[in-house]
Amino acid sequence: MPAPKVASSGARAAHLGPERRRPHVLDAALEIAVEQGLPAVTLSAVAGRLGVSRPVVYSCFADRIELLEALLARESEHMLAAALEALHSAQGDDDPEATFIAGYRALLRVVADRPQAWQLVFVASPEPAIADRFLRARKLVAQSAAQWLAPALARWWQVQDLPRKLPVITELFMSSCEASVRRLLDPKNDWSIDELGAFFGAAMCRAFSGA
Amino acid sequence: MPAPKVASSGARAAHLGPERRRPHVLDAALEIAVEQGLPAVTLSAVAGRLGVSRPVVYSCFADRIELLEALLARESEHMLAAALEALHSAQGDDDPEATFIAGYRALLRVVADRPQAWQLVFVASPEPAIADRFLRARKLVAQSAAQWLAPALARWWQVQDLPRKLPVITELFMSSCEASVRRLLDPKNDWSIDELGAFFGAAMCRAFSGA
DNA sequence: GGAAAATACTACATGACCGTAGTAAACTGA
DNA sequence: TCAGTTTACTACGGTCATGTAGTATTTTCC
Repeated sequence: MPAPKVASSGARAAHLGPERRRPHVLDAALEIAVEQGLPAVTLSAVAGRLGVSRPVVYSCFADRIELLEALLARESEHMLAAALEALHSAQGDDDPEATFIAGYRALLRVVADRPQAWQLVFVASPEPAIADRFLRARKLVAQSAAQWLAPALARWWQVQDLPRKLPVITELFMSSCEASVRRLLDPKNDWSIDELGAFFGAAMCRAFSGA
Repeated sequence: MPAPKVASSGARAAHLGPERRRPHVLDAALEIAVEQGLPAVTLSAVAGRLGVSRPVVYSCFADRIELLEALLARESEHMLAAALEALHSAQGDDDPEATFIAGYRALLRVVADRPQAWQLVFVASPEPAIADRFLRARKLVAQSAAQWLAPALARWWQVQDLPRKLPVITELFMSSCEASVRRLLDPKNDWSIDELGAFFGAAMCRAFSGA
């Protein structure tokens, strides 16, 4: 797919039609969101970046809210699938620490592959109109994490009163994931993915081992 | 100070003058920011909530950016002072776990006292114009945390290569604090401050003990 | 009580974004 | 080649927030 380059000079944009244009619109919206924040994702800005007039964008999405929802849906689905696969790849081992380390490493590799999506979803939403969508996306990730954590906690450390503790533990786990992601994406970071994964995996394994 | 109630009905607002009005403006701005997000903090909205016309707000702050900067400055200063005092109160003990637990409990008490300020600063900023101010505020808190962590890590656990690890450890620590705060402010939370403090203190103490 | 100063209000001009016509260009198939 | 369809562009009106003048009111101080 030879990136239908923007007709930045006078000429008309290619005749793609809504169906084929939609993914490009979402790409442009994501770029803007990451570079300048969600409020900057206006239809004008998206159209401008695509080298297209606003009505073209309107033919793809009814309004700004629909565009943002579609963007969030696409990115969070991709994220969730990748993260689940990452967690999955870390299963089946009987050494808790090794499993945790493998999990964090897999997570960080996924993030490194598509950092923009993570920046989008891990940033709390400013837009009231879609704030609940963001929270829902985050909740979905947390649920998958909880489903992965629960058996581990019960099996390795015989954690008591799991139903009550699980939400708190999950919150802490999610936060540690965010910390590792923030660290990885920090321009000043000089740790490799493997180093970061080893550090966070070992630390959180210890943290959970006495819960 | 008998809360100069808004003249919500026809009458004119009290003659306070810019100096005395400013704090009320910031209060209103904070409420709006917490309830509806930062983008909703427009001068119109603030003026409306105060029962005052927009030029009055302009007499207090030159423009919207100045208002937001002042708000962030006020809240983050208050936060930092309270958090430092909380950390301070947890010092002097020789038992690491007890110290960590006391620290988290003190933090959570501070948060419970003034939850709005925390919601403001712990939410990543959408506004590019003041995004760096938010990051700076967060950095300041992180620096104080690091200064508190460094001696603890060296003294209790003889952590090696501290200069390189400290940023990563601080990130993880900050995230765990955020997790505890989120948990405390979650409407579905049914843990007391002491319970949450004990859980997070013990867990993170274990996490750091092998760093 | 009355003039001067401080303060707040109404009204206006500007600019950004939104969403929707109506028009021009490009592709399609006979 | 030439209609018919699909697609994109230009242009408009509406709404909301900004920032600034000019005017009216309240307070202060003599």
